[in-house]
Amino acid sequence: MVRNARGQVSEARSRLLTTATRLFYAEGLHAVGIDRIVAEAKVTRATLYRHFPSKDELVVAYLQAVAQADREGVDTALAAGLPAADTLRAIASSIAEGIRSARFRGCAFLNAVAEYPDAAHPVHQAVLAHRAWFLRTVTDLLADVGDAPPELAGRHFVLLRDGAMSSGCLADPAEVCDTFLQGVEGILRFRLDSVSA
Amino acid sequence: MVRNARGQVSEARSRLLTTATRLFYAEGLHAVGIDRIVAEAKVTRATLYRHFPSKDELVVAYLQAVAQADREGVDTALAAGLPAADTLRAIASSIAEGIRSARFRGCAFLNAVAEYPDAAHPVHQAVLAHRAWFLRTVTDLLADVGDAPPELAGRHFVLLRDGAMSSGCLADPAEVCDTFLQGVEGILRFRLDSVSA
DNA sequence: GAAATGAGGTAGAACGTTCTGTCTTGACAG
DNA sequence: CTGTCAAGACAGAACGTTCTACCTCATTTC
Repeated sequence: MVRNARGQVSEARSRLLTTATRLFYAEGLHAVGIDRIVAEAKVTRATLYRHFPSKDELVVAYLQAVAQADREGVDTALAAGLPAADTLRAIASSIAEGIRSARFRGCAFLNAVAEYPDAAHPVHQAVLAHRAWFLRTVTDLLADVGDAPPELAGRHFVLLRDGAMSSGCLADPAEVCDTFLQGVEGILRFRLDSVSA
Repeated sequence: MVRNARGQVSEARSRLLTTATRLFYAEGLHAVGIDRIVAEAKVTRATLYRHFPSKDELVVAYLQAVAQADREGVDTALAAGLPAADTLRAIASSIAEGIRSARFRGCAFLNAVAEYPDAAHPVHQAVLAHRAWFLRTVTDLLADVGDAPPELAGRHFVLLRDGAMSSGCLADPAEVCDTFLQGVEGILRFRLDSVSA
């Protein structure tokens, strides 16, 4: 959270980012223009450009805000100190909950990449960074589930996650979640059943 | 393939659609403007609007062209007359091949939905139609693999497909393909191993 | 065979709107 | 005084769509 010289969070900036986050996620990055964000956040263009030098940087800030929320969610699950398998179940459950929520519109990161396919673009880079964190986190947890190497399982988990996130608003969310959670359970069971006693 | 009154394929229209397909897929729907398509297809705007009444319709035509290619690929696999499990493996293999190809840029349909999230929009509708076909096709094949009901397996297959297609250019394609194909193999094996002898 | 017709295309301009980013002036709070 | 914000205008570019005048070619009609 950016603070000004006096340690306060700028109210206007906060409102801008919240509004942009909502609109970008609901309607798309290119589909929402600066005018719209400014009007709905009730700030001026000067204020917007004071805080975000360009639209691209606002988009990156949006993705970083979503990433931060994701990381906090996972940190909460980790802090519960459950066994790794249960932590993974909690993470998966949280993903499923998001899919079933009323405002679900897919994965902000996958959606962003669809609109910014150039790998060198800062938006695309922000997505890659967040995904690297997620894969690593999941893989580390899976290392504590069974004793096989965790890399394939980690990728498998992420594959299921990506599939569920990308299709959750293109099919019945309940079915997508069910399929996803069963897939995760299959991964966990497979690893636990393969444990060398 | 649209033909004119004399049964000939309009060269300009064909060039337009091919160019639009390439650009839209590589760079995004909103990111590529009419000017760009016209310039690269070497036709005029009047020609473009003669054949496609609006940009939206050009986008829909692009998606339908991709859908047609997908369907032909699956029809080819079906026509080989292999057992259902092998047909599914062939379909999965073909998907993996696409992911590993140089021009891979994700799933045209998932990408399109990211840019057109309004479910009532014709673009979004074209995506839903194609996906319904794919789910049905895969589910029908899975009905011939083992004797359990095929719906969950069908959704699982599609989930893996979606995950692989959406992440294939965000990670190492070879690893994504490997994970995907192993996931598919897991589905098939699970169904065959569950067969009541 | 010549003329007419229809389909499809070109060149290029114009239209109205929207886009992103910049700037000036003034007000307010601490 | 400093920092932040508002109001509003501006610039220039880009966007998607429409239009005019003319051309070529193949087919049809007389």
